[in-house]
Amino acid sequence: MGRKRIKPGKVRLTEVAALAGVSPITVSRFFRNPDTVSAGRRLRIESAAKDLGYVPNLAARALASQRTEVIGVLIPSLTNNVFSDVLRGIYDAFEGSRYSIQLANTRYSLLQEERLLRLFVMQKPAGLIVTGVDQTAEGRAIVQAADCPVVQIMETGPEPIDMMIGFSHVDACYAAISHLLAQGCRRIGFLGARMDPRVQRRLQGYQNAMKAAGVFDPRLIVTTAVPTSTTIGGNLFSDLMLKAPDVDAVFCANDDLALGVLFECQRRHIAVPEQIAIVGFNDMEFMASAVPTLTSVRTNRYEMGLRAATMIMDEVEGRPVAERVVDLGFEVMERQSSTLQRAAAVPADRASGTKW
Amino acid sequence: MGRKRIKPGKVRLTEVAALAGVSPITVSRFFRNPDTVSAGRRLRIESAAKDLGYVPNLAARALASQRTEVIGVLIPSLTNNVFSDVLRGIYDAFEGSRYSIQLANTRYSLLQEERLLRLFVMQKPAGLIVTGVDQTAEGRAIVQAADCPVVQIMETGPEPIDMMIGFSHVDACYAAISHLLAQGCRRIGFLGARMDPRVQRRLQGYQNAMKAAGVFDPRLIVTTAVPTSTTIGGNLFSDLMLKAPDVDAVFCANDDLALGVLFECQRRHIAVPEQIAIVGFNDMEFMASAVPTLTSVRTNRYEMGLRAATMIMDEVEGRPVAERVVDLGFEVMERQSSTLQRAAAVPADRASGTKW
DNA sequence: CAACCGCGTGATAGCGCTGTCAATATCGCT
DNA sequence: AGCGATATTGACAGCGCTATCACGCGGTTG
Repeated sequence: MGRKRIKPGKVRLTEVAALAGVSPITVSRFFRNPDTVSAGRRLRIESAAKDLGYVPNLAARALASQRTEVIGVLIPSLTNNVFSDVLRGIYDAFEGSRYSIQLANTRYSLLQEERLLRLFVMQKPAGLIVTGVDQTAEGRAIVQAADCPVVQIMETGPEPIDMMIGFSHVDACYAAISHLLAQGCRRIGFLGARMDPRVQRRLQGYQNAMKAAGVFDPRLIVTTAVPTSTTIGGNLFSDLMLKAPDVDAVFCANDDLALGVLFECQRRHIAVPEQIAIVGFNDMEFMASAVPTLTSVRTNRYEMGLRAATMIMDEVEGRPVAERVVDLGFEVMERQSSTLQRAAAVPADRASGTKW
Repeated sequence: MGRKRIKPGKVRLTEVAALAGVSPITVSRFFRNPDTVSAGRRLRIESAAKDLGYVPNLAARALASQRTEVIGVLIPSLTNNVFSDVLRGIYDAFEGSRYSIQLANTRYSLLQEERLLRLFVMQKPAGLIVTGVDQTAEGRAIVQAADCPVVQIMETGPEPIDMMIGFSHVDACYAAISHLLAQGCRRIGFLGARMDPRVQRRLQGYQNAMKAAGVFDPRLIVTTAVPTSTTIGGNLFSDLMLKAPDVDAVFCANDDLALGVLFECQRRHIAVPEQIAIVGFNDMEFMASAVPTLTSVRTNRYEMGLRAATMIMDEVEGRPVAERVVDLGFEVMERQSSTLQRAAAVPADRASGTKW
């Protein structure tokens, strides 16, 4: 026959109900929505629960109600601090709500992502936040099966799974390169690490801008599959100097690389921006305090996380979400590292700090 | 009476069992431990599950088995990239295992920590990883009630809740200051931000070392409750220069501050290390590539996360954990920013890169 | 004054899975 | 062949909670 009898010390809804002199279902209602219970019983239940040290069993709740209050979040890297800002936004938004977050790390692998999505779906999450737009067909199918609100973050693109919030990496990089061109730079190098889909799209933006200006040269592109770091930034710059000693500017696909380039320039006694201009991407906090201050493309990562989370909650709780695809834009933060005295050969139609 | 009849499309263990021609419990066994099922049935079940698109229901599993495979992780900040290394270790260790991680953010608030612990306990986690040793009595009680392995990380201290892995922040800072003293520095400033418990202990180590050398001066200490950042590093250094213009070295409670100090020195044309030596804490990646390279105290954060996770798994799976309290030590990475030509007045008994 | 509504409450019947123990099949060995 | 030991399988009874429907009650409506 069945299992061992009930442990004596265990406190269930039933025990609380008995002590409070109400039915278990009323206690259940009290915990989910206190307002639906009359004031008198509310007090009795409250004190009974406290006396017994009652702790709701989430598994039982999830099984009976066929849903959970877990939000699954999938990001490709924990090391890349770009994501920590997004996460902060997400965590801040869910702060104090009844939802809890389950964070998983795809390591930039689509297969890993599939595996994790499958795992999430088993938990019947209330919502899902995934990074990027490059899910496999299988991955999309799994998400669809979850039958819950989904937000894709970090970039915008066609065919959202459900909702989407981000910006165009192609346009953002195009704008950064345009700024350098406007400063009179012509031999603009591109440094990229990891080369994940979003960095690829930045490279695309670079190519578009360089070709449009008629100054594209593949030798100016130096990339590596290795994850980004300050050291790698210095190394890539050294490689670039070998391939194209005449560079007058460097666009770095992210800020760590830019900092590495700055250090390498200091090491080589190359004047920034006089001899070489530097532009980064993401506008990390340190960019504005470096010497010289470093130009970067600001992306609204915190807001992205915050709004993604809000979109999920609105959708779950039945509030209509007006904008299901949000482009947060970006801003080229022009600083000393790319501000040149020399006459701009390209019209400087993109003024300082232009919002796109 | 009860609820609506079963949805027709739903795939449960029972459906898979029927199609495979076995009993539900056998299917259950197959999913938890395929080896306990004979090869013939294994194949039949596998194909049946695939045909039906069966997805196990984790809530039901958790309810029936009275446990989950969720590991709760509590960290105080998502922005402070000290934790991203620890997290990477944790995620790497659980990678491919059956456990999944639930990460929560206490924001350096003990009350918040309590709330989150309470939330975790409702899920009956398989294990818990918490940051620091300063839980409230209430918090400790909640954790104890969870009745699962617990590892405290980031520092060592007396009275572990269960297991513990970290290092002594007092000793680590003491060693860093000793290094500066050995270089002949006497007016050593202390810069600290956020001032969480671990930074407080670093300050303690600083005071111990300075007093032991007879050179303690409270005017050399500049701190703020604001979270750490490069900009704050510059600001704190400026404050320090006002309070004590004769400083010959700065110890920064973390590396962001140190970078900010370096930039501020560049701005003020103060030679590092000739006029002022700089030492940071944590040994972030960029410290070794700065110009000059920056001395820091390396802490083994990745290993800490990895081993904390391993300890949890060992404990859960019944493998005895030999070392329940692990001191990972630290290493003073002596670099250009604190290496002085001038004669050392204090015996340099702590050679370069000494492991403690 | 009957019909109707909405609120607060309760009884019932599962949600989908697994722990426990029993039953059966298989095997090695004397 | 006979025996116990071992592997494999199954029956049963919940795990603790909530969806659903039913009911009683006071007040509103035509």
